[in-house]
Amino acid sequence: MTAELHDIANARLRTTGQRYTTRRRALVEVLDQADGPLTIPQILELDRSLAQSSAYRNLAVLEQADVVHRIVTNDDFARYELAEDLTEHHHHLICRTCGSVADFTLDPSVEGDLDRVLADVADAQSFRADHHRLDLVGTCADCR
Amino acid sequence: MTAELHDIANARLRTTGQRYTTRRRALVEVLDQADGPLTIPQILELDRSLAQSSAYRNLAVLEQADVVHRIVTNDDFARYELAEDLTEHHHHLICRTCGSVADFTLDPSVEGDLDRVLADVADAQSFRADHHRLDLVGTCADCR
DNA sequence: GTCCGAACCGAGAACTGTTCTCATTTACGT
DNA sequence: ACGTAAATGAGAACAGTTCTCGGTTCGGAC
Repeated sequence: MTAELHDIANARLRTTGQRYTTRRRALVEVLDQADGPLTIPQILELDRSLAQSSAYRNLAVLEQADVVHRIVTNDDFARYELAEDLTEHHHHLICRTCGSVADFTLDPSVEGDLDRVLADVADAQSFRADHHRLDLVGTCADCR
Repeated sequence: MTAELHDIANARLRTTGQRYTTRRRALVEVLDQADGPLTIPQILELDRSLAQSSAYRNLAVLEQADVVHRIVTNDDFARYELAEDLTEHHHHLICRTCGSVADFTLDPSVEGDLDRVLADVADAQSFRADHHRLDLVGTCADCR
């Protein structure tokens, strides 16, 4: 399961002429173990062997290879998570107080309905839709 | 209609002990005329009389008074739009190529369904939901 | 195995969107 | 009008992110 993840990451990097190095593997590992997107400070704390500048660079490389996905909230830091096709389609609970971001999923039938409606919207506006993004903004359990 | 908008903006600023000045009114005016959230450079270009530092400050003030809403995408600049209760509930088409953001609305019945499902999710996670945010990410008509 | 070139690495400098400072101006309340 | 508190704008400061560059590591060729 995790081995497969690394195989895919490796393959995707190779196609762009880049290597799946120890540092990059470490990043993927940290993100795989998290239950929500992480900021750079969080990542660096979870794996003290990572250098900040390299983490930024490698996450950019991994993003370009479609292994990780970068999201940006109103928080100070950007956040990184594994690409959706390496995990599963999900959405985010965003806490306005502490900035934390947690994952949640929706019933597949609801997702299906949503996709259909959004496809119509995109069509009507000559917009080529790639994916949708649904966030729930409020206050997390810890901050209530 | 627009007069009412200014009245509301005025009232909301007063309650926080602040004035609805010419500059702040100008910001609201620019945002009201736009058909999507605007970046600071866009705002400054639409009204050359505005100073950058004041625009940032005043938009922050207006945001605190719930007159404008700040959104942040993967683009370099944050974007500002009027608060939803001053316009209407809507979502965003985000172009990954040029970064532009346009508004779109969903059928009320779909919105209702969505709200209901999301309320359940929030409940299950002890999350106090404030509002939801739905973006469609892809390529706009101009960039296709 | 070892050589070579290309990719990678980390520390710190540089960059850039945003916020802060402060001297000046404006505007409200009396 | 007048005094005081808030607002303004130019530029400095700040902070997250990106870039630079000398040194290191990796992978293929022989």
